[in-house]
Amino acid sequence: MSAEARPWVLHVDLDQFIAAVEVLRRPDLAGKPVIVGGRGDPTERAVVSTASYEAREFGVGSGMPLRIAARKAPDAIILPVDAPAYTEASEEVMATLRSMPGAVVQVLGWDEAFVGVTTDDPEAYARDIQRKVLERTQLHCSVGIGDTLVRAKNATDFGKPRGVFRLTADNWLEIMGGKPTVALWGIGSKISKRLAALGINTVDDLVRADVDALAAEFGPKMGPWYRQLGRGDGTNIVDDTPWVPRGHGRETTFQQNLVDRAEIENAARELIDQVLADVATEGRPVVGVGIKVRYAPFITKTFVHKVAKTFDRATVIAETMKLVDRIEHDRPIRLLGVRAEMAMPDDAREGHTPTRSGW
DNA sequence: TCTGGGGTCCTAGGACCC
DNA sequence: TCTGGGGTCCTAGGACCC
Repeated sequence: MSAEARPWVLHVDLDQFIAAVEVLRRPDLAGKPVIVGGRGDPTERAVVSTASYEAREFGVGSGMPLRIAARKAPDAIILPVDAPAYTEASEEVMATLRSMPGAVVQVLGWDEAFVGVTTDDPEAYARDIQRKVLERTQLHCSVGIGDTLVRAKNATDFGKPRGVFRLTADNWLEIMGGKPTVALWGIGSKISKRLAALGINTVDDLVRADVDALAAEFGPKMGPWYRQLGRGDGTNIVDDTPWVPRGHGRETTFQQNLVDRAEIENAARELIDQVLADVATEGRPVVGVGIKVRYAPFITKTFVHKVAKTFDRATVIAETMKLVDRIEHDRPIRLLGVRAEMAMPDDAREGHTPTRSGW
């Protein structure tokens, strides 16, 4: 039977992307447990960026402290993060996607993108994408097919690795209904716990939830938004408008917590100079600067302090030290960050640039 | 067992104005 | 003497994602 051509959303997600790029450079690592994270030193404070499937068998996963990962997989090869290499590989993948006939490509990160296309056979198109990407980059990917961005994104999980899976209004609840709300893209651990407190545990529960109750708990925008996520509804428009960064920041977790005031000031100075240099390349005016401090032992709470409208080095350093002094005396500092907000071009301010709420 | 670094967006509440 | 109600702008904080 032949279907009508209609618009589809495909979500393309590279399989174990970072580890796969490393294996391409070092074919001897193929089939071995490979972990990429930090500077590749498991004695340092760092987390796993990506683990190969072989390493995952040992229970190693993204976001896990490198130290723990090394203990779980003692024979794993641990490599440092090499961002430029992944950027290069990513650009090759995205160029491949853009070369597909009729494709509109919206990049979500190093290793994933939405592809919008009108076709009568989205599975065949997805297989074409997988073949082309493998041909040009030697990388494998999984593809989720959906009638909305949200459904396509969620579909990919069921296709991994190297597979294709379709989620539409027809099978969404059948497949997703029994899953916990945290499985949804946009609902994390905090929100899922607050939902559970309202008696909402599964996607089915969320779909049936009272929208006013959700609005009362999460606000007029996010409450209804969460229920919409539960249904998998939303836009099916893939937006290839080039991304305009809203800001740029740098942060460092210190290997040893800092207590000494002069050391803290030096660290702040370094971060500020880095951000200054980064932003200079960008060539857009800075309209605000923020500082972030995280205290030891591990205070999840971070203090973000908006300090200035312009990026004046002396002011930012002075404000950083004021912030450091303000909170609690002699508290060791684990993390320091500086972030600059940049002026948006006029057309972006007028809403021609993608936003998350545009889903 | 000890939790990175880079981002974006939303909300509550205070300040200020009329 | 007792002080409304609405609007806008800004900041701090929290949540999410890869």
